[in-house]
Order: sequence, then structure tokens, then C-alpha cells
Amino acid sequence: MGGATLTPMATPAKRPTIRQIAQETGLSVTAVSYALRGEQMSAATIERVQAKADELGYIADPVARALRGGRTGTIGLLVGSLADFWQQTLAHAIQRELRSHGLHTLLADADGSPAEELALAQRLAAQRVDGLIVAPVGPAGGNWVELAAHLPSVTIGGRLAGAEVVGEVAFDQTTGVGEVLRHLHALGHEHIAVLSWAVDSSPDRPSERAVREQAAILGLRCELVPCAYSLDGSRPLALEVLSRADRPTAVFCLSDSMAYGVLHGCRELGLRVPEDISLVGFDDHPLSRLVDPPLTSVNWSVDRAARSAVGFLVDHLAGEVNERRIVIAPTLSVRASSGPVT
Amino acid sequence: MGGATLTPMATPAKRPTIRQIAQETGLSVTAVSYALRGEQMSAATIERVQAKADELGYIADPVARALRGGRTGTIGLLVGSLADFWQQTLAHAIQRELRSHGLHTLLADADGSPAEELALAQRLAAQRVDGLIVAPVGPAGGNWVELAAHLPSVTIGGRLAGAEVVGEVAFDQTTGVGEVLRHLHALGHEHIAVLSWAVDSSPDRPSERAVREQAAILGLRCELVPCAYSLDGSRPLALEVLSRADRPTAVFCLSDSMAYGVLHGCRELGLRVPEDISLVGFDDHPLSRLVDPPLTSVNWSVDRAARSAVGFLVDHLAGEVNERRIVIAPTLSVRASSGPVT
DNA sequence: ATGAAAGCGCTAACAG
DNA sequence: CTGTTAGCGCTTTCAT
Repeated sequence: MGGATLTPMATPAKRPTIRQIAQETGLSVTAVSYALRGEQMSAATIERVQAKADELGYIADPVARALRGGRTGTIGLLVGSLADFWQQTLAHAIQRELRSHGLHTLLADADGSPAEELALAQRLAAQRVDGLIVAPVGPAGGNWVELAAHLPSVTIGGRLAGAEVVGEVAFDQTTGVGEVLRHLHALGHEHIAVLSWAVDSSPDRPSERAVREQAAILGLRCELVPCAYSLDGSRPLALEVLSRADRPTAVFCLSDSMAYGVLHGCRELGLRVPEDISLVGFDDHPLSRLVDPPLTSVNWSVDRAARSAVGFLVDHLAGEVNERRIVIAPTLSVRASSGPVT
Repeated sequence: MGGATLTPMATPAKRPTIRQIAQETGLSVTAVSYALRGEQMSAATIERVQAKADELGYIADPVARALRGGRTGTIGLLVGSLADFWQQTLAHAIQRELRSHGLHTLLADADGSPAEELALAQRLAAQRVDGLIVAPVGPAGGNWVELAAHLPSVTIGGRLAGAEVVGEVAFDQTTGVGEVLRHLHALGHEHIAVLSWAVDSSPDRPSERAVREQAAILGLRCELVPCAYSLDGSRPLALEVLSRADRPTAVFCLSDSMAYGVLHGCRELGLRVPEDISLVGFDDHPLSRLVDPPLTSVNWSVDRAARSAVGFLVDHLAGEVNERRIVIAPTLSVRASSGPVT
């Protein structure tokens, strides 16, 4: 304990400016500005300026640069909900990837609200981020069109209602959902509760549509149940759904985070997984193989998604025009949480 | 989405400026500036200006404000390693808390390197964040002193080598470690491997010191083993440690993330937990109660930590001077992963 | 190869 | 109450 010195007020930083370097080298600000970026000036001058800059620990002020019209070196990352473990993982991967390109990450969490998401995107734009990577809450409207027209944007796992993006990372949810439902169907399940992320306004989402379509094809009875992310959100709901007389024989959660809550609920109810009820997740969080029982889930390569998204943005910022869309294929990982209906 | 704007791409956003409002209202820029902030001007003018601003969808440019010397409304959040699940949770909690105060989060991940951490802090400072919340990698040196003198900083779970911070959230690791070791001691364990986060330069860390002290008191044989965060980092290490002839009877991981990897390793080796080996984690990630077997761990209130850290910073920025240090007490959650030595 | 000057959008003296 | 005047630190014409 003890020890830490606490100060009442911090003094405004007196970071060295370009002008200081100019004075100390006897050059003009212009000269230094060029020299620092290795342009136009003679090699000798460049070196001299560089030396002085290092000596003073000079770092060009990103704010001044930004105001001037340049770039901030910061990318806005907007995720649907950080309460979701998988999205935490995604955010980490993207942050890391951005950093490897020398870019900063301004992180924002829409917390499940499409309206909030748009508002946050606008605030990020106001902060002058150079680009935006957004994992849309849902295909909700709003004028993303105008926003994306001015701010290079890349989407991950969702669309932005007609907006023109510079890159798009899609997950083949239709196939993913299909594999899960066929898997459960093969195990003899006919009545399945599908927990889907509840958002403020949840229009027709691809994954939900896929559920309906596949259910129809396979002749399954699938109930779509809106559910909050996070353990605390899905646990109570699970208790309700699983306590019903007409209990489904399987629960398919459109996110592992929700499945964890269901797992927790099953324990409280004394239901055995998979003997009494089968459970399947979605997105395959790294810990899903370690929970009890290991969770059957659908895996997408997070690294690939992150690398692609950042790549699209970086390429665009560099003026290159390459591939701008990628569809990531699912891999069903069958584990112990799903078994034959008994 | 009709509105076929024929504007060619790359139209730099033409956000309305304060000057535009000035012209359209016939006032001076200054007047508008004041009016927008509800200062000095007559109520009538303020309203008129406000109306115009709303009409144009005006948002004050944070970059210009920042350059002028004002605040950016952005706080830098620097965590030791986002590869650690618990730190992801912490980052989420802090981001959410900051947002509730209308502040943005600039997220950076030191990835286990103290040097990198300092460098990132400096970049964050250059980005003109209004303050810094940092979960230090370790008590490594470097001139945090100067940095913290200019940038209001709050630490979480660690110190910043003599730097003056405006707030400090400490975890009572000594007690936490003590409880774990006493717990294991009571179960009959005498030889314990302690996995501690391996950082580039890892000087004397409180948790490690606590381990040594408590081990001495209890007469335990504790081996400190440096280990990488993340599943993939600790799994191979676990395989090595657990394959030795002189195998410890318990493994105590100074982070749940590492414990998960050990758990994985145990499975591969066919070791039963806790019959063959007891396992204890640290930090108590929400999923620890769901893994197989449920992991004994030490819990700290993440929300309390996040709320305190942000509170310290916000209070300081508001000029208030309140409590500036908090020590969060541990709660040992004994679950099935730790059992009597057999 | 180098410098002078204009300004990005905003705020804060300092007058009127 | 409202307008004038100066910049914040940097980049970029346009001269020299």
C-alpha cells in the first residue's frame, strides 16, 4: 500500500514543435516540414533535421495534421456488442491488425442498438477517423449512405443498407445455419429453439431467414426466440424456455455467448447436455471447446476476417483497388454438446 | 436509396463549420462560438444560432477544438494484453463506462511488452487524449514520470514506477494469492507450479512476490513458471510441466486465460482435474464457472474497477479532487477444479 | 534547395 | 452583449 504520489493537476504538455526544430537548426518551418518527411531537401539537411528531431523526441502532432486536412492515423471500430465474447475476440484481432499497419483504433460499442450505432459512427466521423470498420448490429436503415460516401467503410458480417463500402467481409451464415440444422436433424431433433440476438429493431436478418428456410426444407419446427447477448441475458431466458411443458429437444444459439448462458441455465434446472437437451452455438469462441460439455459450434476464421477487413481499408487508403469482398466459409465443429434425441 | 448523387467518389466531407453558421445568421464567428456553448450571448441569439446549427446538422469539429487546446473527448485505454480474456472484459467495461460519460475510447494493446506500452502511451498522448487509463504490463521503468506529469493518468492493477497519477485502482493481490495458497495448502498440496505472465522484462511483480512470501510461510514448494497469455501460449507449457517426472500436484495460474490452456493440456495428457492435478486460476473470468471442471479462481469486481478508474479520471478532468485510490478486495471462488491431493 | 505566407475550425483575450 | 484579432502546429502553394 501507500507509495503512490498523487498530483492535483497535470500541467499542459510542452511537446516540441516543428518550429522549435526550425529555430534550433536555423532553418524555416517549411524546410523542416519537408525534411522530416524526406522530401525536396538536400540529404545533408534532412539528416541534420532528423537528428535534431530525435534529440528533442519530436513527434508530429496528429491533431494539427488532421486539421490541416491530412490523416489522423486512426480507424474507427464499431462493433454490435462488446458484451458478446466472440466480438471481443474480433475487436482484439482487428485492433492488432490495425496496429501492425501503424494505425490506431478508436473503439465503440453499439450495445445492440442500430440507432446508437449510426450515432456512434457519426461521432467517429467527427473525430476524423480515416476509415471505419463496422460489424453492423443489423441491416437497419438510417442514412449510412451519406456517411459511407464520405468515410471509407468496411463492413464485417453484415450490410449497411445500400451504402457504398470499400470492402466487405461476409460470413456465409446460410451455409453455417444449414449445417447446424442438418446436423441436428440427423440426430433426430425435430423441435428446436433458436436463440437469436435481440436488437432494438430487428428486421429480416440473414441468419434468421436462413433458419426459416432450412427449417422448412428439413421439416423442422424451429422457434425463433429473441435473446440478449451475454451470460446474464440468456440464462433467465433459457430457464423460461427449458421449463416449458413443450420443451424443445435442442437449442441452437446464434452466438456462443448465448449458449454459455443456456448451459448455465441447464445446470440450474438439472438438465443434462446432451442427454436431456442438445445445445449448439455459433461463431465458435476459443473457450467453447473447454466448457462442459464442449460446445458444438460453427467456426469462422477470426484472423482471416480481421486481416481482410483491415486489408480492404488500408488498400483503399493507399489508393489501390483490389478485391473488395470476401465470404468466409463456416466449419462446423461437432463436440459433445449435441447428441441424438433420446 | 434513390438520390443518385453524381458526385464522384472521394468527396471530402463538407461538414458545416462555425463560419457557415455565422454567415447565415449574420453574426460573427465568435458570437456563434459563444452562443453554441450557451455563454454570454442573449437568450434570443443563442436560440437562433442553435436553430441554425441544428438545421445544418452542425457538430463542432473535435480536431479543431483539440488543436486550439481544448479537449478531444477521448480517453486512451492501454491494456497489458488483449489476448487475456479477463482484460478483454475489463476493456469492455471501461469502454462502456467512458461512453456513459460521453467520452470516446482509444484502445491500445501493449501485447505484453513494457517498452511497447510506453511507446503506445506516448502515441496516445500525441493523439491528444484527455486522459489515460492504463493497466500496466509490469512495474517496469521508463519515463512514465514525465508522461503522467502532463497527461492525467489512472492505473489499474499496477504501478507506474514513481509516476504521479490522478487515480489508482489496486487489486489486493497479496491477499488473493494468500487465499489461494492457503486453500491449496489446506487440501494437502505441497508442490505447486505457479504460472505467471511472462513479460519482456519482468522485474519483481507484486503477485510473484506474494507467492514467494506465502510459500515460505506455509512451507510450500512453489515453482514460478513464466508463461504467455492466451490458450495457445499456456497449453504447450502445461504439457511440458505436467509431463515431468517430478510433477506438481497443483497448478496455480496467475490468470484464468492461462488456466484454460492448462486445462486443455491436461485433457491431452489424460490427466483428470482435480483427481490427478488441482488447478486454480486468477481474476475469475465469467466463463470460468462453465468450463469443465468449473475453475477455482479469485474474483475482483470488474465493474467496480472500471467505474472507479473512469470516475477518478472524470472527477479530475472536472477539477474535483476526491478519493483517488481504491483497493479492490479478492473473493476466492472455490469450484471443482481444486481438490485434495490424492 | 529553401523561405514567406496563408489557412484548416475553433476559442479566448481584449476591446467596443 | 457582440465583433476584432491572434493564434494552436502543421502542410502547401508560390516565390526566391
